[in-house]
Amino acid sequence: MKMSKLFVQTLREFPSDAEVISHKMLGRAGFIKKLAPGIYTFMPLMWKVLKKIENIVREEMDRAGAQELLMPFVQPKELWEESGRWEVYGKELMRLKDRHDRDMCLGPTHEEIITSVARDSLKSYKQLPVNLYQIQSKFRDEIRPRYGLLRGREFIMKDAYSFDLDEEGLDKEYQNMAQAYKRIFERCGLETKMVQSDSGAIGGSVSHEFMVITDTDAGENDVFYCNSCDYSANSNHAVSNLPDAVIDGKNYFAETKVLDTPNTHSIEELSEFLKIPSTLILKSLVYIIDKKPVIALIRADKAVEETKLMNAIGGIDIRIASSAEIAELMAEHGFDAIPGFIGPKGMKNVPIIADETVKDMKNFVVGINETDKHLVGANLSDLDIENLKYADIRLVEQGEFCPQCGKPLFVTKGIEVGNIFKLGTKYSKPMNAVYTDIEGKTHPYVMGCYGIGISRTAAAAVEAHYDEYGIKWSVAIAPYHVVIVPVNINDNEQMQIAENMYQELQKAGIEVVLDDRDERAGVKFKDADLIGFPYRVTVGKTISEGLVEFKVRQTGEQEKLSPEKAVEKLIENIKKNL
RNA sequence: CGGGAUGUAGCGCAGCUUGGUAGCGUACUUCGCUUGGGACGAAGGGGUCGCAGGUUCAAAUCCUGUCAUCCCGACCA
Repeated sequence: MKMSKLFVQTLREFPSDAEVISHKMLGRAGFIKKLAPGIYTFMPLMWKVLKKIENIVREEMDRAGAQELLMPFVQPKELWEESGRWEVYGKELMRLKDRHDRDMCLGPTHEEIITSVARDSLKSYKQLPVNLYQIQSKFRDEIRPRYGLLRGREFIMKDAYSFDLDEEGLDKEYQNMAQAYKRIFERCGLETKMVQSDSGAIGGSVSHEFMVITDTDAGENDVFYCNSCDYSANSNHAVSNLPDAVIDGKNYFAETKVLDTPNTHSIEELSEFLKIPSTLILKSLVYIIDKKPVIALIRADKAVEETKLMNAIGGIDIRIASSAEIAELMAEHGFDAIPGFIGPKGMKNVPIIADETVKDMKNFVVGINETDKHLVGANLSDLDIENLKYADIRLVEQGEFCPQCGKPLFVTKGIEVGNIFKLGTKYSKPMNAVYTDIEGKTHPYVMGCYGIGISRTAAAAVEAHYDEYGIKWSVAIAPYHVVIVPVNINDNEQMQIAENMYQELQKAGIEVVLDDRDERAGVKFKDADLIGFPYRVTVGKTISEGLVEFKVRQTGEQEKLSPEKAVEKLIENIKKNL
């Protein structure tokens, strides 16, 4: 490709609406163009990158025994009603109506469709197991799209679905996919961590996420990991052992009684007022889960992990209650306490979820729904709560200990580029997707699903590999492998040599760009660095000695070689890294 | 949903306080000159100033409404 013909426009400045590195770089280097929030045109350079990632994914999925197909973007409401998700999926589902006023949606994921395809065709145990996948655009109307390609409303995804006879088959396929994913991300030049995670709206039991570890803001997830063993988990799923703490208040409170605690609106104020550690306070938080209030109880020095709390109730939407909603809840129970003095006592019309660690607390301090008062030296049995349930709803924090080996846990940011779920019969059962076994009995398929964000992977690669001058693509996913820069296109010798190398490399199957623009060398170098070609060959002043300059973008290393040697070396290096 | 900010040329911005029909940088076109890290000079093309009302002789500028975009937050009691 001649640079003069390449459809790309690099910018002098970063786009003003970009926050994270990948968004800034991809925008400035002319890879993407925004049409609407979270919706982008993939310009030719970007599209080349995406196709390369797709092909790596294809090769590895095929190698793992999966088969590619393509399902529709537009899906009818009926299938989503069968699975029960038409109501459940909420506003994130992009809905539309056809000319007959029938409800449709743009696919955010394809469990319903694939299950419907499978139940029509997979009738016999002889046909299983099967793993089917596709690569296409997905649509999710995110609350707040941001970070460029990292959280878009329209994005490219690979989704695969496996159908097995039983749990054992699923386990095997799950491992098979985990291995395939490792190879895929390695080939893309990305270091990933496979972490345990919550299975979220898609449902199911076991799931893992593949995280690209990054120190930038783009890492939206907290990942907890142990350096001494292989434990690692997303914050919505992580568990930990707590360090020792005072959780029995017997040395502070001789008896159970109501104390005046004026103006102690926060945990800090309360622990200061009573001169006790916050580990002796039971904190009561009001959440609204699927529009209904829920009270969460947790040791006051710890925080609630909202996804865990939501799952404990089986909800799909959670937020903390507003002060108006708390007032309403109080009034309904005949109290008028303000936040800071709320407690579980007497709250009969609302589910109460206590964190597991609350079981160990004794003689603690708790709000009793009277402003400026707390009950001290209390135990849960004193509070007479009928609607109480225990669950792990605690947010793990740095400084706590590994649940497997007891060593300290660490936290880091990660970008989720892939995930794998064991779905079990979550979809096959309600959608009556069954096979007939050898004895003529029917069983629902045991399913798994496996996703990779193709466009997000590309953005994560930029987050992982860049410098102040631009992107540093790894060879396997770079839009082109090498750029040849003749410093002065009016110099016949330079142009002749550059042109020859260009031809030679193309013959060898190398993807090469010849920067034939009548620009000063500085402009060409800046663009080459910004776009991030893995290799650059400069044909310039050293040509008098019969040499060209060979430079590696990722490492910065450079050397002078004859044009023939340079071509040879490029072919060798590039083939090795594909 | 709540709060804040911003909408002026492809991109980045000024002008608005104090109304007089639009400007800078970059990008684009042409010419000259230059050619190893975003040169220089000259001449050009490109904008119903987000949209709709209103005030006024006159509105990018003032008023009202509306739409859009970006950021933060969504209450840890």
